[in-house]
Amino acid sequence: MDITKILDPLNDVQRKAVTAPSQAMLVLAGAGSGKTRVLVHRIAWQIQVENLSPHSILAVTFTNKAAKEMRCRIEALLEIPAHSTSAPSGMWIGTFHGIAHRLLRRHANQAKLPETFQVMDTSDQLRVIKRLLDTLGLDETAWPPRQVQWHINAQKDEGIRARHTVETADGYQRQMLAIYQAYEKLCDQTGLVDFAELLLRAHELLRDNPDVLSFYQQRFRQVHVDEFQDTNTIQYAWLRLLTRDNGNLFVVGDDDQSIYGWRGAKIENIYNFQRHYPNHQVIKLEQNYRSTGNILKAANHIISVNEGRMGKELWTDSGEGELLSLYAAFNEQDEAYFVVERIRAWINKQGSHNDIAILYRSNAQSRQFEEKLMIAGIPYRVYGGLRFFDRVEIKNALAYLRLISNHDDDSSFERIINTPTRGIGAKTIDDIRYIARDQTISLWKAAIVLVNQRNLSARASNALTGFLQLVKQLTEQAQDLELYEKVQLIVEKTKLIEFYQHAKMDKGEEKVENLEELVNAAKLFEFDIENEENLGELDMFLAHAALESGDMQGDDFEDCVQLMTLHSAKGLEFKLVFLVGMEEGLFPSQQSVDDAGRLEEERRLCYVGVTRAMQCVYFSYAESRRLYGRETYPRPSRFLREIPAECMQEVRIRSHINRPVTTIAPKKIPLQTTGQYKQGQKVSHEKFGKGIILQIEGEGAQERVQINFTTPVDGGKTSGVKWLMLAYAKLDAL
DNA sequence: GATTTAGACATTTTT
DNA sequence: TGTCTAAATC
Repeated sequence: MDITKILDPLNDVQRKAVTAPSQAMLVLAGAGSGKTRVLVHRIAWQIQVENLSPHSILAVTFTNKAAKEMRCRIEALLEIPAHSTSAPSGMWIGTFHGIAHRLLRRHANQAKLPETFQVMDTSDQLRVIKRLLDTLGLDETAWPPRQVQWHINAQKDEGIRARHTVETADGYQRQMLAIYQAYEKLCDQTGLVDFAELLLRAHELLRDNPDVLSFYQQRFRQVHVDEFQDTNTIQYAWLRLLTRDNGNLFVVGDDDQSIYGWRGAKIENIYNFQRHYPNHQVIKLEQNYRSTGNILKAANHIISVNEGRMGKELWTDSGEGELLSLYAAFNEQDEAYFVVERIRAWINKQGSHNDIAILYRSNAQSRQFEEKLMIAGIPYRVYGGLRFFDRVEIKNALAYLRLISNHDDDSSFERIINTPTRGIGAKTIDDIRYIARDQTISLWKAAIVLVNQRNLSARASNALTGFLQLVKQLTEQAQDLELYEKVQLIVEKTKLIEFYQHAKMDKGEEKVENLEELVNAAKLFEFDIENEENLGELDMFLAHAALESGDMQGDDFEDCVQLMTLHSAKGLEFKLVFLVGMEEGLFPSQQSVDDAGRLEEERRLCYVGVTRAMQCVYFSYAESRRLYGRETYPRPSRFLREIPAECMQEVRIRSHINRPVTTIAPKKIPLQTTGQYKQGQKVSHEKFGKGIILQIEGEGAQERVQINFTTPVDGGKTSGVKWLMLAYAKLDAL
C-alpha cells in the first residue's frame, strides 16, 4: 500500500484534513489553497488506508465538470485504470441533481413518480409555465412567466410545497400560490420533473421512506461535499438526512467565495453545520499556491472590508511579484484597445493566449472586447453562450425522441407538432388542447380523438393524421435500433435537416451540423451500467441531455484568450487577468449598492476575480461609457479604493490612443458600411475561402474591406488577412 | 406561412 | 443602443 503517494504532495494542514478520523469536518479552503486536492486525497485515503469500500463513498459537487475532474483525479491516485467509467469503482460522485435523479429513478414508486418521468430543463419549464398561464386565463404581462418560474423555483429551493403555504390576504401571493398548485398538478399528470423538483423530491423520498433512508445511510458511510457555501436549503436538508446516523459529513467550502446567494445558496449552512454537527472539526487552508504576494495582499484587503466572515487570510511563500495595474480609460472603446494592446505585449514576450482571461461583471460587456480582438486577429473564446443541448434544433430533435419514448409528453408534443411546418395551424392545436383539457387526457390522445371526430377540414385532418402516423411509424422503426441509430432515424425521417437546410435563416448550416453532431453524441454516449435499473438507453440519453447540457463544448484546447463573467471564472486560474469595467453601478452593480448584504456578495465576487490571477492583474475602468444608448460618467469602483496603494501602479496612456479634447466630439474612424457589408459579417470568396470582415473603408468605387480568411484553401493554408476592393472582389455574404 | 416590424428589456448561472 | 421575442401583415 502506497501511503506516500497520498500524503507526500500535501502540506501539514492539508494532511491533517486528509487523515483526520471519521467525523464531521468543515474545511475552509481559501482560493488556490488546494481544496479539490484535499477532497480527492481524503477519499483516496479512506479507500486505501481505512479500507473503506468505494461503494460507501458519496461525493457531491455542483457542476458536472467538477464531478468529472474529481473522479478522474481519485482514479488516477488509486491507479484505477482509466476509461473504466463510473461503474467498476462503485463510488457515487456526481452533482446534487445527478444523484437526486439517480435516486428517483431507482425509487420512482416510493417517490410517487411514474417510472417514465422526464427531466425538463429551464427552457422546458418556462414553456410549461407559459402554457399553464394560458390555460388559467392569466395575462402574461401581469404575470410574467419568468417571474412565475423564479417564484416556483425559489419555493422549491426552500423546500416549500404549494400545500405548505399559509393562506394570505395578499392577492399577489394568493395568485402565485394558485399558479404553483396548478403547476405541480400539471407536472404530476405529465410526468415532468424540473431541476428544483429533483432535489425536493429526493429529499422527500428519504424523509418519507424510512427503509430507503436507512438503506442509503448504511451504504454511504462517508459523504463529501464540494463548494459547500453554495448549497441551498433543500440540498443541505438532504445531506443532513443522509448523514443523520453517523455524522460523517466532510464539507469543503469558502465563505469568502459565496457568490450565488441570489439563486438561493445559503452561507448560513456553514454556520448551521457547526451547530448541527457538534463534534465537527474545522480546518482552515490558508496557504495559497496560485498567486503572487501582491495579488494576495490586494485580495485580502478587499475581502477584509466585509463583516461577519469566518476569518481567513491567505498567504504565500512565493515572492511579491509584480504590482497590480490600473488603467483609467477614456471610454469603453479605449478600454478594449488598452486590453488588446496589453495582450499583444504579453504574447510577444512569452506566449500563450490560454494564460489570459478578460473578466467582466455582465455578459453584455464582452462585445467591445470581442470586436477589438477580432480586428487584432487574436483568437478568443467567449464562455457562457448557448449550450449544445439548449439549441433549438437539438431541442426539437430531442422532443421527437421523447415523444417516441412517451406519447403523453405534452411539452414535447407541442414543441414539434408543427416543426418542421406541416400545415398544422394554431386553430387545430387549440382544438387539441381543448379536448385534452376537457377530457383530462394527453395532447397525443386528444389529437387521436380529434381525428376520429372527423369534423376537421380535409387539409387539417390530413396534416394531423400525417403527423400522428409519422410518430407512430418512428416509434415502431426505432424499436430495435441502437441508440445512435434511433437518433439518426429521427434526424433523417423528420425532415428537420431539410427544414434547416432550406431555410435561409442565419446559421442554418450550423444547425444542420449540430444535428449531425447529435447523432455523433449518441454514438459516444456511454451507457452507465450502474444506472440501468429501470431505464432504457434512450431515456438515459434524454436525461443526460437535460442534466449535462454543457458538457459537449467543455474542453476546447485551442489556444485562445478567454472571455467570461466573474461568476463563471470561479474555480479557474490564469497567469494574466483583466478585471474590466471597474465602475460604480457596473461593478458593484447598480442593483446591489443599496443593500449591505448584496454589496458584500459583490465584494466577494471581486475577491474571486482577483484570486484567479497567478502573476498579473490589470484593472480598468472607463471615465465615460455608453450604456443602453446613454452616455454615462461612472465613478471608479469602490473596490479599487480597498486595495492598498503600495500594490498598485497606475498605467498612463500611450500616445496613439487619442484622447479627444473635451469640447470636440471624438473623431469617428470611418468604419461604417456604405451598403451591403457590415463589420463582423461572414463572407466567402471563391479563391480565398470563408472569412470575416474586420474593417470597411472608403466609399463608392473606392470602398474596400479588410477580411480575415479563416478556412484553409487549396494549399491547406488559410489566406489570412487581406484588403479587397469591393468593386472587383467577388464576395458572397454568408 | 414567411417576413417584417414594433416593443420590451437590459446582473450574475448550473442543473 | 442592440438584441430578442411576439404580434401584425402580406
